[in-house]
Amino acid sequence: MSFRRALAPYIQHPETKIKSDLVFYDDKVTIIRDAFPKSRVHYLILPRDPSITRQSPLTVFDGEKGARLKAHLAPYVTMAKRLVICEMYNSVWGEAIQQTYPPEDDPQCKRYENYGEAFHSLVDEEHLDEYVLAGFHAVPSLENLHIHVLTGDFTSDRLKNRKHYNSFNTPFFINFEDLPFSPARLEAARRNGIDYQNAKAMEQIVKTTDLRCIHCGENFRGHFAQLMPHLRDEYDKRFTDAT
Amino acid sequence: MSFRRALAPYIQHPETKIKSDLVFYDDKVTIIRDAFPKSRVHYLILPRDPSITRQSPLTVFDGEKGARLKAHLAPYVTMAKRLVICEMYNSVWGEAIQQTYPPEDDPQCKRYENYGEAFHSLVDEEHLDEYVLAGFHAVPSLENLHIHVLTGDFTSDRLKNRKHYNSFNTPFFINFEDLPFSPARLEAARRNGIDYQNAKAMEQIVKTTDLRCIHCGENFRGHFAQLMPHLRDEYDKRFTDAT
DNA sequence: TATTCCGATAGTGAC
DNA sequence: GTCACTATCGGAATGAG
Ligand SMILES: Nc1ncnc2c1ncn2[C@@H]1O[C@H](COP(=O)(O)O)[C@@H](O)[C@H]1O
Ligand SMILES: Nc1ncnc2c1ncn2[C@@H]1O[C@H](COP(=O)(O)O)[C@@H](O)[C@H]1O
Ligand SMILES: [Zn+2]
Ligand SMILES: [Zn+2]
Repeated sequence: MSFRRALAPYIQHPETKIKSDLVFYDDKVTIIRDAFPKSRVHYLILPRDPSITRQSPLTVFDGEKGARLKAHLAPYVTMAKRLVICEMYNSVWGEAIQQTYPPEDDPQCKRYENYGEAFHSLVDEEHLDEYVLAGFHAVPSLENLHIHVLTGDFTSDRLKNRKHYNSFNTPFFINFEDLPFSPARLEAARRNGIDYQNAKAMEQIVKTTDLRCIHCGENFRGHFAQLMPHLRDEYDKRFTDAT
Repeated sequence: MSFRRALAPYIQHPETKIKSDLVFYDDKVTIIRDAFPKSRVHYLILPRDPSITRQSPLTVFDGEKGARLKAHLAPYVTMAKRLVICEMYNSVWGEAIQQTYPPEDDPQCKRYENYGEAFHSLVDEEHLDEYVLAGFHAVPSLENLHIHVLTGDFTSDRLKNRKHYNSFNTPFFINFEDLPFSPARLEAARRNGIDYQNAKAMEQIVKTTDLRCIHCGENFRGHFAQLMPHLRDEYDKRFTDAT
């Protein structure tokens, strides 16, 4: 089987998969941990419907059918983001507070809003909601439609090259919320030199765009090996030193 | 002592240098074998006059004084080219004819024109005169003025990267005959995107110009490792297989 | 722009 | 300029009965 179908088993037979990889599944989606996480927490949401799993993220939300699909998926995106925030919360403040999230009796974060002041004040203070990304790669390599949901630290040792970083921090990354792209939106992007219809060109963006720290804007150009420790510093400054 | 002055001993004390490096010297010039030859035969002509050895090839032939200098050097360039042709001749056809050039009683090739029909017919047939280059690097790294005189095969194992090759096969290489550059010539070059006054820009040319076989025009882009065996094939096709 | 391996290319500092 | 070191870049294979 080609590497491009590596995610297929997760939508076909999620029940057979290892529990540690599997975050959640029902008849509509499977949510897994990315096997090569590019940040501290990195999930993939896989819609299971065979009729949409081979479609492009650029067109799958077009039309009325697409709008319904987006509406159906939105709650899963919300759930995944909440779970990612919880994992982040646990790893940063978990030890101090003797409590892990989500609570055992709410594995899908349905009562997320009621996790209490202690939880939400820290989440709000650190803007964790904006710290979590949810979206698609403009040109996916794995063919089963998947939404990346991940933290914005990019300090994972699986993040190994410029393409990895830029695939989440350039227009190559398309926020779930921004889809579908209207013709006007596509035309505006094209005027900006970004042609979403041109896969080769989108790949060039990821390969050639300067490495720029998303936190402070510092430009590391092609120096990936220098960006990595800097991103760890940024993370420590924000979540380790401060606490 | 800085590496930039590596050639200085050859003009200051040529008599102390190893005989195998030293091709010729008198009170005006020293001619040596390049210590890192970029072709099968590669000489350097070093004018010994201390008042010109630090000058730039781009300006040293300017004015009346420069014209006189060029006229004084021209015979040495001719000699060096003849000696290079002789070495080339020996290595290609020497074994067959039981004779090496220059003859022992003419080490400076003064009677070159009289080397006979056998010699000159082969030299002419193979256009060896055009095969030998004589000129300067636009931005030399070693500070004592030196003229490169070398064969056009570029098959040496000292030729190790793109800059080496391009430094002899782009406008970075300036033929002795073409100097001095008139203001009009400089302006024409500038219109062609080549600014000889801008050292950084000239270095970029050498670093970024596509690797193109000078014999057949094939473009190897950045693939130095593929150009090398091709140049050996070109050499064999012209000088080994044919004979 | 899947990962992994590997080799070629490119940038740096010292001399 | 060379040399040694490191990092970046670039292609090929990846499965299978
Ligand atoms: N076998 C696998 N299981 C889970 N995730 C994977 C696997 N192979 C690759 N991935 C991840 O899937 C994502 C696919 O990327 P893309 O197709 O560019 O959206 C990447 O983030 C990979 O790390
Ligand atoms: N110590 C040396 N003795 C003789 N030739 C040298 C020495 N060091 C470098 N070279 C050659 O001198 C030339 C200087 O190149 P450039 O300054 O670019 O014209 C190159 O071809 C080198 O191979
Ligand atoms: Zn930063
Ligand atoms: Zn060729």
